[in-house]
Amino acid sequence: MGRIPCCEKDNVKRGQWTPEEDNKLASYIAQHGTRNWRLIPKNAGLQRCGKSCRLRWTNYLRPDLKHGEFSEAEEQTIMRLHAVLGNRWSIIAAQLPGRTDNDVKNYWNTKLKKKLSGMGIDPVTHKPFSHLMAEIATALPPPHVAHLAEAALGCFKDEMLHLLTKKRVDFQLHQSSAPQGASTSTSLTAKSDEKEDAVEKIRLGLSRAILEPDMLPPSKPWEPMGAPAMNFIGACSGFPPSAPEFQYGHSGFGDEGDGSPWNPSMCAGGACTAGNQRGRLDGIIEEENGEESKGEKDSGSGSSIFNPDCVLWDLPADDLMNPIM
DNA sequence: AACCACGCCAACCGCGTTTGA
DNA sequence: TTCAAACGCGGTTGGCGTGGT
Repeated sequence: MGRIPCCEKDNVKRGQWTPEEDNKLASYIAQHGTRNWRLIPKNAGLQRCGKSCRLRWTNYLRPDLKHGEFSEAEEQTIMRLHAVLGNRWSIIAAQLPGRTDNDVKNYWNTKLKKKLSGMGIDPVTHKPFSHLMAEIATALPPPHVAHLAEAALGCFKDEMLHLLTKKRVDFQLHQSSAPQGASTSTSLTAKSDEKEDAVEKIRLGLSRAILEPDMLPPSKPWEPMGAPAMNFIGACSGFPPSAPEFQYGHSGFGDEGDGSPWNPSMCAGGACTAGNQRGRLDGIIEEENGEESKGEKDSGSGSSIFNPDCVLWDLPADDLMNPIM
């Protein structure tokens, strides 16, 4: 049984809303509320689908919406909640007054995902790429492990090359005190060398992660609490930080410590007790943590891997964390 | 000046869930 | 209890603006 459309598609206007339409919708809702979205366009004199009206109202016209840039605190909140909740945008948005799920989703997809990738962190699991590879490696039988580095390179190569070489090399070359009149071909050669170098570093790092699984730390290195752990690829001295107040987005992340109310301890380990989290959040986080404790399923748990002394793929974390967007 | 590539974001689409007759 | 209608959510798309060549 097919689902019937929510409205007559032939008779409805689509695409961008005009200010006149916005006015009609807003004034109608101000008078009558949002009881029945199917009737609203008819009664308001709009040739729009009720669903389209609802979206326009909830994502744009609602008077309590914020329309400006996301603040540092909001950004931190999104990243930390995403580490716990995944793509549950409506729940994440509910913790950010004035932001819609669409706002949060767009912000995540266009900004935050890239930031994390640029730091060598998988935006899905919130783990370092290198650690993910090592986890996979330890789970595979030896004959398959041998090919993992190549496969991983295939997966991550494009993005990592983009992040590690193109933008950064461009930046560095512009910043460098290259002698006046350095030829374009010199620049290109430098770029090419850097790229090859980065590929080789990634290759080495992954190979080591695979060949030396015993270097894996006994506990999750990204958890704020726990024994100091060596990064299995490179030195990670002084990690994790002794104090739990570190921020998700370290200094290289573009923040200077904004005093976000969210504290990693809220979602570290099995206890996520954020007192200021509202609505469905508490239950959901408990649910997530329960699943994690049962099946060792990773739910992010704070993603506290941002130590400038950490080295991913033999690249200093400082490099990875430099703003590149 | 023209073209192209890319990023951003508003809007759409389809599916799962909830509601109410 | 069942089922159609409405609602809500997350993924995807398309258009616009901007910067680079």
